[in-house]
Amino acid sequence: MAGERYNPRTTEPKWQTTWAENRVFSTRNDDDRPKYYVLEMFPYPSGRIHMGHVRNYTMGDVVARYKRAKGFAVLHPMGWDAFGLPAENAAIEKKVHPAAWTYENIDYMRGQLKAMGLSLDWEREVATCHPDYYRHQQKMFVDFFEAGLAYRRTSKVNWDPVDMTVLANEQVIDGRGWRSGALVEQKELVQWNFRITAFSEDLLAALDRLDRWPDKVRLMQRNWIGKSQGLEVRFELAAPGPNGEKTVTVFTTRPDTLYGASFLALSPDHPLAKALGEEDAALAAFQEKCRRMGTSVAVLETAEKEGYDTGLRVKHPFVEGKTVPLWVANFILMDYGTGAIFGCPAHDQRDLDFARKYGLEVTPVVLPKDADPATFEVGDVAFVDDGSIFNSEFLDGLDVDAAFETVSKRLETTIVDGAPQGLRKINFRLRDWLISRQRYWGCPIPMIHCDDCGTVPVPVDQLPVLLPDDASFDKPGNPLDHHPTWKHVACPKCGKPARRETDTMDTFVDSSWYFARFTDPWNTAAPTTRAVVDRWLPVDQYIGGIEHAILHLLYSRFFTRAMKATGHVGLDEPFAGLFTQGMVVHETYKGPAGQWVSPAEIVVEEIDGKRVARMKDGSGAVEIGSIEKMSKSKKNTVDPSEIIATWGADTARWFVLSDSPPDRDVIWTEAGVEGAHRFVQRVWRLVDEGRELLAGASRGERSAAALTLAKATHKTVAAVEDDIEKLGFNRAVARLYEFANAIGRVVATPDAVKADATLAAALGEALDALVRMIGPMMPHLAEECWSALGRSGLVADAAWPTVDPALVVDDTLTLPVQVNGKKRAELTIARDADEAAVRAATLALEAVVAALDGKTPKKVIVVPGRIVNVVA
RNA sequence: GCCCCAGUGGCGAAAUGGUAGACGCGGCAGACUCAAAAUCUGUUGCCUGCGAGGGCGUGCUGGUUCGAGUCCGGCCUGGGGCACCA
Repeated sequence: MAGERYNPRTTEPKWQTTWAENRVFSTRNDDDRPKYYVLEMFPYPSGRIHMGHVRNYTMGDVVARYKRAKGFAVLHPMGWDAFGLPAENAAIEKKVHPAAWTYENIDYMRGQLKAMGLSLDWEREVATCHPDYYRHQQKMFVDFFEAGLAYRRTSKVNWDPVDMTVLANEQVIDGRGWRSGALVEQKELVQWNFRITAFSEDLLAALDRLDRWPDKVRLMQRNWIGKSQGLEVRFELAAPGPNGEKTVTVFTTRPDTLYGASFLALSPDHPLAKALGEEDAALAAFQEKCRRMGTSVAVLETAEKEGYDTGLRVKHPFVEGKTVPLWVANFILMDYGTGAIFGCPAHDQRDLDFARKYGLEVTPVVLPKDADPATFEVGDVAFVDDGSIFNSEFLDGLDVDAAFETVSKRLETTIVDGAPQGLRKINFRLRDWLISRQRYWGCPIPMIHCDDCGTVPVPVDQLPVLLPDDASFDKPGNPLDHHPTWKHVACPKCGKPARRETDTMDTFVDSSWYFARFTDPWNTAAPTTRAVVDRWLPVDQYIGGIEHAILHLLYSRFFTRAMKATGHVGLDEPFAGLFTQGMVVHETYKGPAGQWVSPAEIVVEEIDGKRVARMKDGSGAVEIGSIEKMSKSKKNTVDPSEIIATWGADTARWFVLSDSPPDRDVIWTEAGVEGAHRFVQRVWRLVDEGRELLAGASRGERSAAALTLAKATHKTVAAVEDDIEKLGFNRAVARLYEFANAIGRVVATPDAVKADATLAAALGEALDALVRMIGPMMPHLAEECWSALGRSGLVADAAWPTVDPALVVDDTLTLPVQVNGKKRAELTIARDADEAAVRAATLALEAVVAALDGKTPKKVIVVPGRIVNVVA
């Protein structure tokens, strides 16, 4: 058998079958070893897995298999985030039913994942589009409704007036519907929301305790929740508004700059703005224009700042007789604060841009340190930092914080129109979670609207509310709404004819509790089984894309709290450890007709040193676009099945682990896959050749060569262990390359091994450790090697190698020696040498003497075990 | 526009404030071979020098420090998120 190449095509399916037949990765809920829950973000069943999945699931699998080897009861499940827009698009474009399309995709992708050799417990698989899953979600919706955590309110949507449908933000391109090309309008609908803001303070405070989350994610969430302390200020209108309004309330975090106020601005949706619009055709036209921008904040805030002067004026709270104009402006959001602001152009960039455009006054009131009040001016850059207040009468000389206090106190005690003019307020940027979607392929919201009884939950014994199979997708609008019979039901309270809610839930709801469902997916009576879910949760290591840093993770944190409030779990935080992998990015390509085309459809050539692309089918030139995250919509994806078919899963796994640091983006390129495969073959060869040399092995006083190899083994195990614990897979891979090189040097001298029984023993130990260490990364190869070494059982069940601490430290170490911060020499000295000895040895070095050139060193800095720096 | 992150050889990258470039890919040279593939060995940041060596170098710029890729300020470029893509 010796000398044969390792053949993944036959070996990988063999071990996958062995694992499955022996249910090696089936996790028992009554396993009483310490638990470890590893979870990767489950995929949307788009049709095929992509390299991002390969990267994500390989990382999770390394952790899962490593923790198994460390003796934990590991839970490592997989499922499908199966509701969503693409299925409905497929229904419209390809005339396939969303369910058929989705389940077909799931079957195909399950096969792809199985070919990767992941240590997943497939017995726990769930699909969120299956009634066995969503019935429990409906139950929880009802529980949330009854707990006051779900409610209806009016919100705006992107409305396509031609397709008569609500558009997602990504379906609005340059203000037009992606299919119809019609100008998108804002439309107000009464929709369901989850009261995430009930937990604003707690979601913020608890971030401090998530110490195994990346700082950047916690910071992003902190900013998203956006707690700010400010003041609501009621400005008096100089003359009453159309409905007798006497004041306008603004929220500000900078009351200290009130003397710099040069205008007030209302959101186009502000009640006063709406009232004014009814009497002023020009204002109404302006508001209409704002409504055509769609609902996306990114679009609103990047749009040219525009405003409309209502002609009304408001009184300055402190300056007797001074009034400022009241504008309506397109960049004021109705959802934040009170939907109205006062503009202080000198100290806010947006206000400044607006003021410059419309020629409004710019009065600086905060003076930068060291600036001269007589000459300080604000040009095109607002001054937003701390300073001392000036131009502000009773506030002059105060710093920003003190002025905030002084203004607040004064306005709190000033009575305007029967109420205090100022009110301190803690404001959150976080808004309630709008979950209503006017779509078919989602979890039906289990509510019934009755003319007499109002909005009534579907009784629990009537759940699930199933989606009708016979929906039609060729008509505009929501298929559930225009289905001939589905929505007509009897009111559960009074029995009279009533209507089902036809909205379905945001798919983020589906993914906000799947981690809990995995703990006992067999429970048909309830979403969770408390004893089980409370044992497994929180997820010890959650791994997924950074693109989910805010929404998915924040929604899941909310949902867990809401589940706790309704008795479904016993904890607040679902994910104790979080790792956000970088994305797999790829060039994008646009075909001759301007359409996105996939890398598989094109050929890239180098002509005169320039990369040029064209369509494979000869239909024309292809424009090479920017490198972007792989996405279905941009078609810049690569099919991993091809890689696996050619090189094997272990090669693909090894490649995605070794290529880049896991939290950084990786640009997919096929270069390097061959290198990974060479290492697969190299490991096999080392084991294959090495095992022939182990016959005479015996332990005892190690020869020098044996000691060198043994030290390499134990140092490598210690380092790889440390790297995997920190998810530094690329470093672990580098260590294993070095280790393989060390083993290779020994295997290359078979006569020396045969003549040295302790070296043979060290070689045996090294090969054993190598196989155990590659087990989590290249599990099929590891099993084959394990078997070739004559070991019984599976390496998947074997323990992680133990480290002998005595073999990890060396007796001597080599310190770099710097003179004035520049490296001039090296000093090799006993590990336990004290500082005086190191200093003496350093100053005796020839290179140091030469560099000092007779001068006496000012000081010698000795950092134990690290460096010596001689300062001359 | 706002929030967050990243930038190091030809390429992917490594480096608790302590020898910048470990490890891999690619390249070059050599060994083995009739030859090729595979494999193995050596070499490979830039400039300079016959050489020992010396100088420069982590996007740009300024600072803190005995010492900065790492910390701080200001920029540039690229990426992620912005609430209906998932």
